[in-house]
Amino acid sequence: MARPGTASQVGRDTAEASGGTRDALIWGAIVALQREGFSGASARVIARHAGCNQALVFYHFGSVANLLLAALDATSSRRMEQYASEVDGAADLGSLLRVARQIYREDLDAGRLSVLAEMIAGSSSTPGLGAEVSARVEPWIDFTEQVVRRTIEGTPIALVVPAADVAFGIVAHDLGVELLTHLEGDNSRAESLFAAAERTAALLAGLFESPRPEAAGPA
Amino acid sequence: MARPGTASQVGRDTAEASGGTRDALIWGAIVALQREGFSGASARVIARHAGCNQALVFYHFGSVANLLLAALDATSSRRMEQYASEVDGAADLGSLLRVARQIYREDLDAGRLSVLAEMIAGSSSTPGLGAEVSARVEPWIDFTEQVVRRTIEGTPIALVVPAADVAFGIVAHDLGVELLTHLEGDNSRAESLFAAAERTAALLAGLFESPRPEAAGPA
DNA sequence: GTCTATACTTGGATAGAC
DNA sequence: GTCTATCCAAGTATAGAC
Repeated sequence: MARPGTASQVGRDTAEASGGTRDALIWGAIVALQREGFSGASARVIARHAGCNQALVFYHFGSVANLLLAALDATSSRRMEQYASEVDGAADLGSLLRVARQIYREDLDAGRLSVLAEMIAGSSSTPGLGAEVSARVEPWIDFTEQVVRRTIEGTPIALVVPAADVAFGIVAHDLGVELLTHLEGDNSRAESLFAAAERTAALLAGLFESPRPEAAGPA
Repeated sequence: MARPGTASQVGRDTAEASGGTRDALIWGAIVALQREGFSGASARVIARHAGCNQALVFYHFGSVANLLLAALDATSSRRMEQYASEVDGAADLGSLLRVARQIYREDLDAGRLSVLAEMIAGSSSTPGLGAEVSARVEPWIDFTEQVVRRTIEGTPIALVVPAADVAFGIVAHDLGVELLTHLEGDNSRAESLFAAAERTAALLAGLFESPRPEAAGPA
């Protein structure tokens, strides 16, 4: 799990000697969201994870909500471009799903999914936070829509299935999977689900053959 | 939206004269979860919605968490049997999706999805609550699995797609849709999604023809 | 920039009058 | 069973020393 803005350094719970308190607080907010959930991510808890004082949350970010949004931004920024390049290598549905599974594993390990899910779920309670979180989720839905559109274009699927709906459904699905697996403490269901999706994709690839030369192969 | 255990009576925020304080508290908890979210559903807020005193939460339920679980139970109980009978009338994938859309609308109106989503999301913060909520979600996944299994059995789909994975995916999907629509305050995406699913089902029904006489028709 | 100390608010939970 | 009153813990946020 890479520390936002600095080099990766696991097992470190104190503020950097280099004075990167701001980064340490963002890091602490991410850990707090993962381990204690949204309503457990208080200024005191975050500061303890960051190894600094509670008052610095307000000095650097003005409010806890702002810090949490900064944490959400930190997990998202530069991530979408990374996705774009990884996804570019996947021409058909089968290889796209293999990339998706790999991305899912990486994001799960890095706790990015936890952060996003907790922020979405917690937005109900803090007034005004919902709109901010929504604005940060929207680009992901749009990005997914572009990937979907590029993947199904030229196939009969594109004639019946609107890419916008599929994209919204995929993001909703991943969000729900994260919440349910966290709830049950069992990652195997998500893995099983990906495996089933890849098998199904292989079947579909045989039926809706794309005009592209490459055919989808099973995992 | 039917009041649990009593006759429906909208716009009523005071406790029943009949002494149904316990029911009023459960009702208040449901409203609080919908309107203020998990972390906003405090004993004081719930009691205000129920029109009674805050101390009665602890007299009747021992703790706020217990009351919230009771509220979750109230929205679930007798609901699955109702589902079962409604779903029984749907033989193929197309009509099943129409039933699913109808059920989704009813549950959305009644706030059942909000309650479930908030409880799942909020379980991260309160220790021990996760297991209780998980135990209450499990039956829904099992129920969905049975419906899926019954729908796809005898078709080629059953050979590649495990019903357990599909069921988990459907529940996760619905959960995510609820959270995202609540976040964006826009119900149209879910409706659009259902419409797209029904069109796709019609397409699939033409390809994987079931041994049953009835064919799926578009909505 | 970072700390201590503190004011203020809200929430969970209990005791005891009625 | 229901209320008032209260204790205690935890949270946000600010003031001011260093």
